[in-house]
Amino acid sequence: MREAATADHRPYHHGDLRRALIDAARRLLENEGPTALSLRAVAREAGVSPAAPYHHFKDKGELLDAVAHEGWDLLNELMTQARARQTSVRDKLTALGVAYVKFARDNPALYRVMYDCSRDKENLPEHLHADNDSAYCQVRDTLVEAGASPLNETELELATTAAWCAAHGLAEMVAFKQFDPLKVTMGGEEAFLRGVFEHMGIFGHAHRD
Amino acid sequence: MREAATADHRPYHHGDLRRALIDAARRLLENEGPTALSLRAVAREAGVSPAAPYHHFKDKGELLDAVAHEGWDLLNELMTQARARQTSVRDKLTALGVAYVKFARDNPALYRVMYDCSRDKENLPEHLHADNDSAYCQVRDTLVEAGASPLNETELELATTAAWCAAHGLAEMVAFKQFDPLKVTMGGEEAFLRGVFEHMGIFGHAHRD
DNA sequence: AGATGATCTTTACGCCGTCCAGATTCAGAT
DNA sequence: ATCTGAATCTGGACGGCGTAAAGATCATCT
Repeated sequence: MREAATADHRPYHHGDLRRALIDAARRLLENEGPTALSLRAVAREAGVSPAAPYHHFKDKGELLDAVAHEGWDLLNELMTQARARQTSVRDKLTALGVAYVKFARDNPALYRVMYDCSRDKENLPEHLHADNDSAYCQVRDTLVEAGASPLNETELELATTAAWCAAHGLAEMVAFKQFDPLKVTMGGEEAFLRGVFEHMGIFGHAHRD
Repeated sequence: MREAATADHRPYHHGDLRRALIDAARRLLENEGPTALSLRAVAREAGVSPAAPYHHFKDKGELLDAVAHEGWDLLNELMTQARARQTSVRDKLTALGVAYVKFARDNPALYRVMYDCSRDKENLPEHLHADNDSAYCQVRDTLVEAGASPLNETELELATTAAWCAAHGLAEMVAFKQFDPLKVTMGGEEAFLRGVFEHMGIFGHAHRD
């Protein structure tokens, strides 16, 4: 009678419905786009009544928060990998930026949710500044490593913020195809990304020598 | 019997309902926030039945498009003024960037609508690249004026795009208060903005000498 | 076995975007 | 001055949404 979870565990009626709801939401987000992401549709996708999610999330916003959190985790992971693949500090910075933008391009709807969730809050999610392997901290640490100028605390945060803003701006443009013609003109995405980053003088300053 | 329009014209039943709807939408956006911006609420605010807007806009999206268009016009105007107040090319660039970000800070909901409208289209609104006094063209023209390096066409668009992305990224952070603590630490917004822009090396490169 | 509390369903409410059938009002021809 | 046709607005309806409340179901503890 219980076909949902072939897992060995299935602790309650459904078997970790919370997990199933988050997955359903991400599936909908990928396949149908952000406008299709209604709480009812998520419940439907998970094979459960429209009110069931309320036993695991206070409201729709909390479900989206959970989805966003997984988005950040995924982004952190990708940036960690990208950074690890480089040796020079300069390449690490560029790789971080490119990884960030490519994540947004590959998961535009998820990327939007990640920011929309914190939109009406005071700041970005706490874990961004707290967790050590967070995207933000990775950029900051790599900037420290670069350590061109003697950076005090404020100056360091400022540089990180600048990098963050630059990447975010480019990410949105790429994710939502708002400058595609130029990308085509330059004969490819990689060239386009590096070109923009060079002009921003933060992630890729390959033209500085 | 007709109290809506004291104007001399009032061509039809209501007297330019289209205009009234756009104004109502902007009023709601300012006062109640973006979540309160429903088509029904706009009709209510304009004192008209929920179906009336459909005689002036194909659907909700088209109303938002109109609102967005006015947003771009306003932004263009502010940037024109900011640019005109400066003499040196370097100051013009910085002024453009600061004006852009301050617009987003002062009209966060409108700013969001401006981008959301083009979100599911192929590119940014046409007039951004076409109209001569558009924000985009102003940045590009000022970059030409600066003309440090001999820029070919592609390189120029690239630089403009980079500036645009940088400004957009910072604008979102400021509009949605996502880096407020740092702003406070630096003792004010102006210092914060200029600080970030300096690091981005596009709008304000005052540290280059 | 029976009680307890967590989990899920059913039902319901008000709001949403949108469509449709009429009522109203305007512009122009007669 | 009146008729006609088109543009504009109203009222009501439909399905979908987020969410709350009440009842049914089921795992666990005693």
